[in-house]
Amino acid sequence: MVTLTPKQREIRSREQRILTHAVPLIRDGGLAALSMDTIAREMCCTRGTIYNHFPNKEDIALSLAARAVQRRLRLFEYAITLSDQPRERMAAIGISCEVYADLMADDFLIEQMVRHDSVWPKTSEGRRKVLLNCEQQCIVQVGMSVHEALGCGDLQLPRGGRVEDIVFGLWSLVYGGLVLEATSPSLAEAGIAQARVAIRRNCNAMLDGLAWQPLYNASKYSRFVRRVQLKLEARAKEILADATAESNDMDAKHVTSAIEGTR
Amino acid sequence: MVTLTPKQREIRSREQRILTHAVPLIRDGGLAALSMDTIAREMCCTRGTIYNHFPNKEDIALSLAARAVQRRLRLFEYAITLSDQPRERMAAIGISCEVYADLMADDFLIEQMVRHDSVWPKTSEGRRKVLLNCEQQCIVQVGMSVHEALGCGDLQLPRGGRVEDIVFGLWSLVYGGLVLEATSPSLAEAGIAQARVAIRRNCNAMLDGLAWQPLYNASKYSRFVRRVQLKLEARAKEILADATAESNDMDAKHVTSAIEGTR
DNA sequence: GCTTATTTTGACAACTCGTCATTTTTGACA
DNA sequence: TGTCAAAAATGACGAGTTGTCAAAATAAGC
Repeated sequence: MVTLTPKQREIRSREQRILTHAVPLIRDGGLAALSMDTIAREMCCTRGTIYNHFPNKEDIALSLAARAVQRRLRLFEYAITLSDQPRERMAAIGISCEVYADLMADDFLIEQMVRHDSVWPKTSEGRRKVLLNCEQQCIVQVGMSVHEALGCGDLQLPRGGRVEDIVFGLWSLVYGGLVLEATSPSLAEAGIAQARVAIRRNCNAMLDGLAWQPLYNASKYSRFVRRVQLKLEARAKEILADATAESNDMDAKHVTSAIEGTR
Repeated sequence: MVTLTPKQREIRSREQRILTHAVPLIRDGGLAALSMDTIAREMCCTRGTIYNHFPNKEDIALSLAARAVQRRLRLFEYAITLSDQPRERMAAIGISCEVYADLMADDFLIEQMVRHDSVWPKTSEGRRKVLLNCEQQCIVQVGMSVHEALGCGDLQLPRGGRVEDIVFGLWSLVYGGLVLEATSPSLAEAGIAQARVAIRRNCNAMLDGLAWQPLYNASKYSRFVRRVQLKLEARAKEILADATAESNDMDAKHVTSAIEGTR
C-alpha cells in the first residue's frame, strides 16, 4: 500500500473524528442538533474544513448510518455461525438485533433517523450505495437461513408463499417491535413491560404458523437464547472496540475506503 | 354553549389553518422544512401571531400527530364493526392500517416523525396527553378483540402468554411492515414487491401459530379483505372530509377543545 | 364614544447554513 | 536547507432560521 504523508493521515483520522463528535449531538438532540458549527468548535477547526469532508450534515448522518449497518452486518455474520440448525440460526439473528439495539443504541437510532426526515435526497450518491449494499447483505444473511431450512426439509413454503415474504415478516416483527419499544411511550401503559420477551415469542409464533421445524419449545429455546446472548454481546463489544481503534488510527479501511471513490 | 365573538372565531379557525399550511411543508421537506416564517408568510400574518398559538414548531407537529391518531382511532372504531368474528375483526383492523397509510399518508408520516428527532421533549404537556390518550384507545380496540376471541374459545393463550403480547405482535408486524415499505429503498431489491400481501400473510401466520380459530383460509380471507377494503376507504374519505370542514369552520371540536386546556 | 383588555406587529439578538476569495501550510525538489 | 507550486484551512459573507418583547393596533365592554 502507498505510504501516507502525515497530512494525509491527519485528514483521514479527522473524518473519523468528525463522526465521533457527531454522535452525541445526534443522540441527544436529533438531526436538528447536529450542527457543523458545533462540531467545528469542538474539534478546533472551522466549518470550512469540515465541508471539505462532508457536503452537508445529512451526509454526516448518512456516513454514521453506513457505519452502523456495517456493524450490524458483522453481528449478523457472527450470529449465523452460532448454530447449524436453520431455525436456531434465525433465533440467533433475532437476538443479535436485540444486542444491536442495546449495545449499539446510537447506531440503531441513527439508522432510523436517516430514513425519515428527507435526509435521503440531500445525501451523496456514493455513501448511499455503501449503506444500501450493506443492508442488502443483511437481508441476504436471513434469506440464506430460510433457504437452508427449505433445503433440509425443516420448512415448506405454503402455496404462493415466498422466501422473501418470510424474511420481510421477521424483519417487520423485530424492527417494528424494537422501534416501538424505543419510541413509544404508550407501550408500558398498554401493559407491555417486557417487549423483548414478546418479540421473541411472536417471532416463534409466526414461524410455528409456517410449520417451520422444529416447533417452538420453551425451555430449549430459552437455553439457546441465554447461550448466544452472551456471545453476541461479547462480539458486539469487539466490533465497537475495533471501530474505536479505527477512528484514532490512520487506516479506517471499512468506511473510508468504500467512500473514497465518491468524492 | 357560549357564543363566540367574530374575533374568537377567527382565532380558532386560524389554529386549524396553521395546521393545514404546515402539512405540505412537513410532507416534502421533513421537520426541518417546517418553518414558522414560511407559514406566517403563506397566511399573511407575522410569526408573532403564530407563536400565540404554538410555542414552537415541534408543537405544531405534535398537534398534527394528535389529529392523525384521532383519525386513525376513528378508522379503527369503524373497522371493528365490520364483522362479528374476532379473527375477522383483527383482519379488518389490519386493513384499516393499510388504508390509513394510503389515504392518510401525511398523517402516517407525521406520526412517525414526532416520535424521533427529539421533538417530544420540546412539546407541551397537554398536547402530548391528547396524543397518548388516543393511541392508548387504539391499542384498547385491538385488545378487546383479542379478549373476545378468548371469551368465545377461538383462541387459547399458551402457557405464560399474554393478551398484550399478541396485540404488540400484530402492532409490530403491521407498523414495522408499513414503515419499512414506506422508507426502505432496499425492499424492492430484496424481492419484496408486494409488501401489503406479505404483511397480511405474516399476520395470519402469526395468528395461526397461536392456533387462533378459524385458521387462515386463503379464499375466504381474500374475499373478506376485498369487502372491507372498500368500506374502509369510504370511511377514511368521510373522516378526511370531516376534518376539512373543521378547518374552515368555527368549531373545531375534536382537536381544539381537547387542547384548549393546555394553554 | 371612551376606555380597558386583547391581539398583532416588527425589530431584535442569536443562531444556523453553505460559499469562496484569500491566506496559510505542506511537501517535493533543487 | 531554501524555494515554490499545489493543497488545505480560514473566516467573513449573504441568506436563512428561531423565539422574545415593547410598542402599536385593534376589539370588546360599558
